[in-house]
Amino acid sequence: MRIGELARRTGASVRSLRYYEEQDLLASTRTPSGQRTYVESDVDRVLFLQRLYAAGLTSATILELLPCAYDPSTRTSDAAFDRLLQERDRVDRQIDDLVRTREALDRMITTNRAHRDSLAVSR
Amino acid sequence: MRIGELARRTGASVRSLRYYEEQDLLASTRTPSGQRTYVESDVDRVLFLQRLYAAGLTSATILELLPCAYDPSTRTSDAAFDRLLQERDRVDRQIDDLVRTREALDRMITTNRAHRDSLAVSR
DNA sequence: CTAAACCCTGACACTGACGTAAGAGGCAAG
DNA sequence: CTTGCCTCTTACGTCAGTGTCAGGGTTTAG
Repeated sequence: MRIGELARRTGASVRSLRYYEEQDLLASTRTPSGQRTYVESDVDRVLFLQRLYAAGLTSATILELLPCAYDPSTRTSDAAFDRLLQERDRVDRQIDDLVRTREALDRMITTNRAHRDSLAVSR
Repeated sequence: MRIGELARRTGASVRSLRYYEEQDLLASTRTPSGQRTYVESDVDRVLFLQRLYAAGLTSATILELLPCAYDPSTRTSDAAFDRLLQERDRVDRQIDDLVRTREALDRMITTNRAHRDSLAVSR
């Protein structure tokens, strides 16, 4: 599959896919004329990359822990594994933080709705 | 209280506090010589701003829904309230997404730990 | 053969919340 | 008074992922 199809199937832009390759996060084979070619499993790989990007990981961090995702059978380096644990904890804290933020927003919504309702009645 | 103390008490940088003011998110009174002065409640306000920034809101968005936070007694505009609902939903989706990411990371951790343990035994 | 749609590299633009540095003034303590 | 620390404004720098444009080949359908 060529880059355009991979883009359509993952929702990533063509630009992003080339960027991922530049960051060594996504490999492609080239046709004789130089066009990138991808295999089926690259769809999942890109979706995985997007998931990590969305969670706030940087290219460098993703690169570091990729061996844990795609080569767990050989013993991955301690550094990679440490990074993995570390990022899991970061995501964990981020979730806690967001939950508290959601609670704060919910309280605001409740308060405002109360005021809006009471004013609606009085008009 | 002057800007340095507010910074220390909130964990925000002095630069950030000036930036918040520039974005109309934080007000200050000035001494005759032009130095910013803050009141106690500004500590909470800054903490609240930081919370929203951490949740991925932009300055413009925060500005839009601030009336809901600090002036719920008067009927806040529909636009502000809509924004509030919208951002709550966004945070909600973000949490769901992060939870799935955490699950993925947890699976990776489990898989890798298994491999690491088995190799540790065989050495 | 040709048009349309696709792909290539290279490079600059952008966004947004800050960092940071320069040059200058303000303020409390010794 | 002065030393040291705080604060002021102005303004340019940064980072990271991505948009976008230019100029040029490639592939495919008709």
